[in-house]
Amino acid sequence: MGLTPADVERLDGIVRRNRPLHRGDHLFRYGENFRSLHVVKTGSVKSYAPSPEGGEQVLGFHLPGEIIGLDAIENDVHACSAKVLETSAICEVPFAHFEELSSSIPSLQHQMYRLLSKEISQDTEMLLLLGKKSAEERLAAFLLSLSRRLRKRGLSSTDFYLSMSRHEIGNYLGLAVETVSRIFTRFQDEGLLKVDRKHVQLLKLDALEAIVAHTVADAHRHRIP
Amino acid sequence: MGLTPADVERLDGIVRRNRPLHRGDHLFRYGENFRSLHVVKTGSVKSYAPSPEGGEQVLGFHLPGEIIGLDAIENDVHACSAKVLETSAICEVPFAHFEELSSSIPSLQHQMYRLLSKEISQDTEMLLLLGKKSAEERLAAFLLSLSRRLRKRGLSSTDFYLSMSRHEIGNYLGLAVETVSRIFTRFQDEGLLKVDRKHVQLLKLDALEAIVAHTVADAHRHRIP
DNA sequence: TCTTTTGCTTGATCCGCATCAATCGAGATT
DNA sequence: AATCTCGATTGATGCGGATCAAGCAAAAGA
Repeated sequence: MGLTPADVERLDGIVRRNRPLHRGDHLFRYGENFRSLHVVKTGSVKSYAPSPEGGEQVLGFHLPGEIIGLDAIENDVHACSAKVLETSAICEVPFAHFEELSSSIPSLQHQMYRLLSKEISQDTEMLLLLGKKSAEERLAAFLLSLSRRLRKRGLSSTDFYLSMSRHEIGNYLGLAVETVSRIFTRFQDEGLLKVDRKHVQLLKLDALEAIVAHTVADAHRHRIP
Repeated sequence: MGLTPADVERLDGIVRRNRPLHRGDHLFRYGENFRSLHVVKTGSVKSYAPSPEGGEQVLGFHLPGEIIGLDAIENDVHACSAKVLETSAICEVPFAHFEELSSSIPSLQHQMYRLLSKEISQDTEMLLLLGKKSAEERLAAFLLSLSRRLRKRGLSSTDFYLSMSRHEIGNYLGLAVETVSRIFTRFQDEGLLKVDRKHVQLLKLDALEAIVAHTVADAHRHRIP
């Protein structure tokens, strides 16, 4: 990514490789001081914001290669909690060290700006999803998002296990558990995918893409008289 | 913000102050190359992503002091368009220059990281809004957001003009125009605010806050038997 | 001044999804 | 193997907000 081998080595020098975490372990909790960014090496992580009354809002799922904690830089305090969904290897990047390093390596700074910008773009896309899309469109988009992110990491993009529960998916997508379940079966009945418990096989990626692309404008489109 | 007067001067040196823009003028359009960040000095701007079929998704409204274009850093291409809603003064910060500068001024880099992080936090908050909140909660949150942002700039937080149409508000909040209109009248009937065309007066900020705070957990709360 | 246009409001109806309720099935516990 | 527990599924019902359809008032144009 435009870094010299020497730069990579310096970056590598500040990364802390902790022992693997297990299902339910927390990387950090809401309100704790922010010290490090976390990078998923293997496994998966869920981030969520506890609401005062005990409920929680799932903010995202993090797969290998993805970074957690970018929203905490602002106040040096975590605005959400993060817990691992399955046995996972997570690296830690002390942010103060990273900041020093990025000052002296312009291309590292550039990559960090891009990374933060990308996070913003993705959130924006998600806004679109939640603001205007139907339940079917949301679930299709969710599955395709997982698919793409797994593919980027060299994992199967059509055959994978969901490490999160239906409840968590529903919470994330702003849908009731029952709706998530119903749509899984509907998609299966239509031959778009196969699902058995947490195991999912996407059969017709293009059909799922078509469902997502079905914008509001489509729905409003009238036949010319 | 931790910058020395000399630093501020250097930053000031790269800022371009263009002549004022008028309602409907574009800062940039979807697909154009990204060169500069834009800062609203006075007036207001709407950013939106055109959907292929001609519809559009409003992504945000930008008030004085706010920065536009952070999502374009990633690919050097604008992922959305931005047009001014009323006569506005907009400054331009060439990003390449800014990046150089932030390399040599650590506290500027730090501020930039914080700024990007803040944008992420805000988007996250918005996700929560669109994912789980009712129409009333959305409009209340929208009005309070405007209120807070205006106050931060020393403008009236309870008496202001909406530079965007009901249609644009609805699009932004994922609501139909009719719903936006109905809720404005409902809020007025309940004495929470006064609204006349684009002129809004917030009368009971605390009551509006209470509406927003009404989380899912509240709605689900059961009496102990 | 009288139209035309555009944005907003109000009313009536409909539909998607939440909610409520029950059942089922896979692991875990004994 | 029997029971327990918890997540997932399926069905029935109801509500919030979208959609359809007028009406209205303020700018804009003639």
